Amino acid sequence: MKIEKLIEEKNLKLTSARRELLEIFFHSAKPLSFEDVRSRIKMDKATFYRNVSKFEEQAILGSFESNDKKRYYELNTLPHAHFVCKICNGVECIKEPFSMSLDGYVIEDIILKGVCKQCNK
Amino acid sequence: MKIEKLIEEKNLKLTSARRELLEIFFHSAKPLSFEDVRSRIKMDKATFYRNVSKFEEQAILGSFESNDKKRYYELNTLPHAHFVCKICNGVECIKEPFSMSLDGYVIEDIILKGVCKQCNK
DNA sequence: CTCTTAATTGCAACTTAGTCGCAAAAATTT
DNA sequence: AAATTTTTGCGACTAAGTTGCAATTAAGAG
Repeated sequence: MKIEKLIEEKNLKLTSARRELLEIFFHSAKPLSFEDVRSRIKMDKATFYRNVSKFEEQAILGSFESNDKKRYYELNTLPHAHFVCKICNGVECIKEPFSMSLDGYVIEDIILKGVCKQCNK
Repeated sequence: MKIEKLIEEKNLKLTSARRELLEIFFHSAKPLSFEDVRSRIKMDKATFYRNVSKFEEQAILGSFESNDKKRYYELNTLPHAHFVCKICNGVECIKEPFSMSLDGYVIEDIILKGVCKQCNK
């Protein structure tokens, strides 16, 4: 299965915490915070944060800080922008690819802030 | 002077804390966190946060959360993007105007994350 | 399969940005 | 100048995230 292979490739040990975490990220369409994960499975926050940091070091996950003082994590797939709603604090992935460049800078992520579709009605 | 006029217009009371705060924001080229302001003047954090919130309500200031868990504030001028460096955590304003739109969404701010000019050398 | 070793987990204590209640101080109204 | 209202500053508090440490678990060697 892909989780086992991924962990193997990165020379990490496969623990149940890691399997559960990756399982969740593989099945989520949005970036998730600790709270989001916590609402799905029981996991100590130290375990969560230590594992997601390790996954980030290994480029399995990426993350960004949202508007609500929480950090959101997701699988490192193709580069794409994120939208953060200032009303509901919801976080979404924007599928349409972005192109933006700036001399001398490396742009790795784009976060758009404003009002999402739902809250705009 | 413009600070007095601005405060007047927004029906706020002009206190020395507010004058000092606005003075700093008027002379800064970058968004500032409480720590940044604190390094320039002595001010209680409750006073800082209560005033910047009030200024935000009155659309005098705008703010965003950076990568370092700190919130950065700046005068509400023309819409422009911000760049946040993941190496030095520096925050900069991008002068070039952006144009990006997304059906059904209101985009109010754009934050680019990556590596800044300095750290890229 | 069992032993050994090294990594991981879970808990509690801690850190840090930001918030809140309240009494003292400063502004504005009368 | 007195009365009323708002703001300030302090300390206590909150919530996300980090760290130290003892107990547990994974994985390789025999």
